[in-house]
Amino acid sequence: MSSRQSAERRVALIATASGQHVVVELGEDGTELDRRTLTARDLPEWVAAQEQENAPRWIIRSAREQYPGLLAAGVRLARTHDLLLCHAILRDTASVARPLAPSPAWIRREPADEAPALFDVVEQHAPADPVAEALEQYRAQRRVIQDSADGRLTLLCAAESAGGLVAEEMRAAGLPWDERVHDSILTETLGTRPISGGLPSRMVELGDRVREILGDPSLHLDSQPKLLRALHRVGVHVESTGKWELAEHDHPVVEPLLAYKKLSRLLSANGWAWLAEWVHDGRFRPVYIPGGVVTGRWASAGGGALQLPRSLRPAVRADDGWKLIVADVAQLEPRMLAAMAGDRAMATAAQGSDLYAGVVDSGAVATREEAKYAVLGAMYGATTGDSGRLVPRLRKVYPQAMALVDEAARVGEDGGVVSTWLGRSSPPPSPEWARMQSRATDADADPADVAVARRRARDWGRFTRNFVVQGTAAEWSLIWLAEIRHRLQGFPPAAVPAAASGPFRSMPHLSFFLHDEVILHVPEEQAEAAADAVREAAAVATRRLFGSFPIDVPLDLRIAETAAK
DNA sequence: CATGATAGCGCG
DNA sequence: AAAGCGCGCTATCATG
Repeated sequence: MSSRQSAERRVALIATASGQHVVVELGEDGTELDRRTLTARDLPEWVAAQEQENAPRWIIRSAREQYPGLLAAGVRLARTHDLLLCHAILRDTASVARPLAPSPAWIRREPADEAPALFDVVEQHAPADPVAEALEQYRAQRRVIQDSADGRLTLLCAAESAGGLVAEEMRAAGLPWDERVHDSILTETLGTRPISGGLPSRMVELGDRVREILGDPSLHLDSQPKLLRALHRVGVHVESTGKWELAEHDHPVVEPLLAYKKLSRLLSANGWAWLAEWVHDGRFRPVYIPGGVVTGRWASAGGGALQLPRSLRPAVRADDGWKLIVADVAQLEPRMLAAMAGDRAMATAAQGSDLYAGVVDSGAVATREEAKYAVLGAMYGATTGDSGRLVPRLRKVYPQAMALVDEAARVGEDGGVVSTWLGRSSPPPSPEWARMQSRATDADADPADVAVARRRARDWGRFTRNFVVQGTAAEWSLIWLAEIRHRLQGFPPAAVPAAASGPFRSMPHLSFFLHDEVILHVPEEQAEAAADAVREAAAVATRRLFGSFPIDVPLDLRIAETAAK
């Protein structure tokens, strides 16, 4: 995993104070070599010139705050060290003896609602000397990174910082979205759009049918308590109105009610109101929040970017003269587990595009469905049901992989901290959790309290069990993204009709990211080359994490007009 | 009228 | 076919 540490790259810090930008050039050892002050107007041009000349690694407070302005001015950064993102990693990491001292000034403000203004000064925290404070924080982070002898934190911080850049670039570029296709999907599914207020026609019909069967013409179907009572009145004795429980009942109301709920969900989550609010100039522009999930996965804010229903994917459509490259990894997490554990038997099962088929071939289980439930159960900590029943069979065939997740669960149950492959660590359990556990060990503890404490301990163990796998998968994806971006930056501008909008009107670019899937928007003539870049990037991500360990991470990749399967 | 908790469902 | 991980968002409803 160590391999590529870039040779003798310059490092320069950009700090912002009262509308002015101070750029400090640093030596290899972090000492100051040079300093200059630039106005907001001059900064982009100067930065662009530096990128041309020697492309330093820019130390910035945060891509989220500083990059949109540069992008708007047409300037891209090749490499950064993002102090806010790395602070979160280095503060919590258990992979060095002395992690970074936490500092309130370097904790990202969570609410993502307001887009950062162009070169806005962060008012919330106004240090006396922002330059000195940033330098001090950078040096502190550097010391922690260097304490990790094997280079894992170096790689993680570089990848996380690159993710910060990708997130802003994807927001600026947007996901190409065909409003007419979206509208026609809505009309076909929901029925004709209401002229003013009210529900679309199919929902009205379904709602009327449900109310008729339930014998209550004025029933408000969106009220869970009222719907529950109405169901009970006609003999459907469910405890909830969830679709799984409803589906178990054989009653004429079930079919139209489930259909109504499905449509209702589409209308409220991604209906015409969503379209009007979130899609402009043919682009959907969500806010991505790198590292927004404890495991290192990205979160998003606004528009529900990570929950776009599959039914709307046909609306994701390349501009004229452009193509989409849609690529994802099948079963990324169990592949990561096999490699982390060095489990050769599981790696053998992971050869090729279907890991579950490989598990069946190993003889552990009989069918692909069983393999799927067993593997998911192993990573999530299932103990009951069909999934829980199958897990012990995996323990026989893949003892190393299972030992890794079982140990992560044990550590969590004991209140300990676990880490991903590159050293992102799980949060410690809450003080309440710890108090509950210690009370449960008292000699005169109430048996009921002991039982609750045991359950909470197992809950936390399932979290830490999954943390190591989900978090390492997030690291693979982050390196994949960074490597894709790196390769695309080397592409020449293409002679195509300019893309409809965004700062990358003649350049192939990343357009969407969802845990283990990417969508690129690329000039048609560059589609094959960009697809190769995506494949190479995946191979590099695997090698950088696991060296020569033989683990397949195959991509399902296609070049297409739309993102629909 | 605003805020917070809960149910439910979409995604991986 | 199942119920075990991580999220964001909407609507409803109780509470301040």
